[in-house]
Amino acid sequence: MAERSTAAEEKRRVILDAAARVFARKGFHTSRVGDIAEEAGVAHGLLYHYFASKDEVLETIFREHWSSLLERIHAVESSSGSVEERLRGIASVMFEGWRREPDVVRVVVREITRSSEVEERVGELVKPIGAIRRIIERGQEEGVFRRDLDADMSAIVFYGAIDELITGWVLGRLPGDDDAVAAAEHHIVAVVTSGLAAGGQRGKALRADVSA
Amino acid sequence: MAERSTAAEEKRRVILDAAARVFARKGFHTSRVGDIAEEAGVAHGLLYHYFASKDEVLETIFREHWSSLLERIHAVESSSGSVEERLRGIASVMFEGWRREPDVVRVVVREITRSSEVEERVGELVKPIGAIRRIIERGQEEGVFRRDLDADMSAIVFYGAIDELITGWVLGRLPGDDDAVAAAEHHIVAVVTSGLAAGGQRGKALRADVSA
Amino acid sequence: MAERSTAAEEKRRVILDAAARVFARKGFHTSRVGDIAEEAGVAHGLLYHYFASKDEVLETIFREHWSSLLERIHAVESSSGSVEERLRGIASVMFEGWRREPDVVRVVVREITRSSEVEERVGELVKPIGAIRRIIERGQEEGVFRRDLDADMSAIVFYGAIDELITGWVLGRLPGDDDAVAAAEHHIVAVVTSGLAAGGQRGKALRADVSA
Amino acid sequence: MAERSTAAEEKRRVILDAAARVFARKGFHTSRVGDIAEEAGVAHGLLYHYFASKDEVLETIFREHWSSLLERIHAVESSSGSVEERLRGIASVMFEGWRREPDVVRVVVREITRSSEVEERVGELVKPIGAIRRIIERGQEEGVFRRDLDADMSAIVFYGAIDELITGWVLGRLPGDDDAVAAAEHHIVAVVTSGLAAGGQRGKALRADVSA
DNA sequence: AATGAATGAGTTTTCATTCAT
DNA sequence: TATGAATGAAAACTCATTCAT
Repeated sequence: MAERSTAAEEKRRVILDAAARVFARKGFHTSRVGDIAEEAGVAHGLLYHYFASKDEVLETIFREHWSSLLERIHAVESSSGSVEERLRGIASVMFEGWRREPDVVRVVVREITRSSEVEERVGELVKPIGAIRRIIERGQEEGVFRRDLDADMSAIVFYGAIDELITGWVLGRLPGDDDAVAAAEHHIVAVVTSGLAAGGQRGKALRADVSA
Repeated sequence: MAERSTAAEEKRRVILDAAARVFARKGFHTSRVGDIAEEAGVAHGLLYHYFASKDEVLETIFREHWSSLLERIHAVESSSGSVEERLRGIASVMFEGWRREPDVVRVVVREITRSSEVEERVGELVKPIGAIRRIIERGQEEGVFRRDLDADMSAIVFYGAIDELITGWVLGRLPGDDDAVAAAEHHIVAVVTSGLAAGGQRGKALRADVSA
Repeated sequence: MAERSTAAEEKRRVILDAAARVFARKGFHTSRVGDIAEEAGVAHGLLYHYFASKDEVLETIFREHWSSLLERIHAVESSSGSVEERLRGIASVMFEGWRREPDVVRVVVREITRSSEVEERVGELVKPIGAIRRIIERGQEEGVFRRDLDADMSAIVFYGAIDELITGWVLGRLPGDDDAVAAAEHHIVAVVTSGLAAGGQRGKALRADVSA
Repeated sequence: MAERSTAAEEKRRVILDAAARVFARKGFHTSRVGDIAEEAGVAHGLLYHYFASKDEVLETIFREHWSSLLERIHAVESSSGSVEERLRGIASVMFEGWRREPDVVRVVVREITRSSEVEERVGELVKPIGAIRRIIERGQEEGVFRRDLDADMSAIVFYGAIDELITGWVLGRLPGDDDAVAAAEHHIVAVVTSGLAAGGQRGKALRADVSA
């Protein structure tokens, strides 16, 4: 019976993965249930044994990815590193999702605002941004980050940068190999913390000098 | 006859504006042609007098907005201000689009990857990012911006931040009033140029110190 | 006022001729009212000043051609030539229609069974066949034609041969130039009266010999 | 599984037969997909399970009928009978189609020029006429048929006569019962081979006289 | 579990016809 | 007369979902 349920679980996974690939390729609305079934190598009727509807398939992909993402984000948030390390950790978590399950990320990125009810998802989106905001606020409290800038808006900037990089990879506009992802991780934190200004670069050095 | 053609132009506009509102409200795929017609107060058949298809309506909205946006972006790019002023100008142009035609921006932001063939649009997306990249490169040449960071990636970060702010307004997650928009404009340039680091804020001062 | 009405008549003709060309090219159902108007160089609304409907246009083309055709067929029927000459006359009348107004003939041939009510037209079709039948019956009475064959069926054979030849020209399967048409005229009468049998050819010669 | 596929085949047939009846009754353009479905006793969506479009249904009817017709025509062509017998065989094959599947023949006859691209069909029409032409040419070579008449044109006359008789039955202008069809078969060959001329009837006798 | 035939609501699109100008 | 914008009925086609096997 456990074996049974495992076999069923596997078939469910097969359909889910197939759906992620198809949605990633054609978008949710343009994908037909038959496309998913074909990609999964099953009859389209079978999909309704495992899911109530096409919508539920998207919801499931979204939920599974999103919850594990949030978990890892919260782990980073409550880790003991410096605020800078923690920001890098957030980017790392999100980029890692991309490297491991590019199709799923592609779908989540592209369909986030469309997956049935926008409002529900908006609440969800707030979560990673909230984590980023809290890290930044902590940084401000610690005196590491400037206090004249709104933490929420800064969090949006950081998250937006991550999102755009992933979108770049998703759309194939940007090379998304491991090296590029690692570079992006470094880059995004560097820009957001120290800024582009030539002085910002020196900022670190100066502090380093001081510590020396 | 000129009167006639003007009246026709106006009706075309009425339909286009109605479509923008409807698409903004329900998304492209969920909007029916009849919804657009109803919103415009015309029979649905009339839509086909002015446009070849529902798709063409979206394309038209997209094209009209995008081309005027690009024009203004290029004007900023070739203006005489400092690189920092020009970056602020880019953000200003994009935010202004939001304030003036929120529905259109909403549609463009949400449906960009759907507006027909992703590939074509990707090429389009490169354009504003390219303008930003060139401004940053100029900044690097002038010694105002650090040279150890890739200009292209930095441009993506900047553009992504803008995009996420607009998305925040679009989805109602963020207050989008005039003050908030003005603050965002200041904010985004501050973060990207000087960074969040407490030292970054004093970037200019530091340089002044050094030169002293 | 007469001038007015003449100008109106001309415009009506222009539309009718345009319609014949368009119907001939694309078939009745596949032709749009706009196609006819475009071909005629007028706005499509004008068509409704001269005709009640698209159907009426076809009816008019049909009626005009058909009535003049029937007139000429009846003239041939009541002429004083031999039965053979009269059969040739019938073929000549129909082929002449083709040479003079190929578009109209094409339409009549292709749409005859479809022009609104089939039943009405069937009655019409009987007319030329009836004329042919009467000529053949006369031939049988005169002893020129064999009596063991049903006159009505023979008339159908003769008419069908004419129809198929015109169809061949209409569909471009057969050269339809003046020489070909003249040859066809000779041919069809030869086959139907004397037959293909080698003896049939001699039949004429024999009779000729006898009369000599 | 074989049972399944057979059931599917049968349903396909049901739809095809229903379509033939509907097209025969109302014509292709005037028939709605819903009419076919209703006639077949299925939901209209099912039609698209078996055929790509309404057009494809017509194409299929046409192709199925036409290919079996051509097969039988070619069998007659290469049979060992006299040329006269073979001409009678051709007529017989075509008339038999009418007796067995009047609806299908009705559709093929009425919609032949519409079944998609005229050009393609013209090529098809040439085939039976070509077979007839070859039989006539053989007759000319054998000295059974006169050589002063063009074989191709004679074939058109013969085919046109057949076509018109079928059309007469299709349109209900002519009784189409078994006896009438048998009579027509005899009739058409008699006219085309021996002609209507009173002398033609004696063609054989005349030749006998001469040889005597 | 699995299949795929069957359903039918829903959508886009077409186009003959009307009508204000 | 003439135009072409405006209408809306009608039709083809799609596809998520159901269900008999």
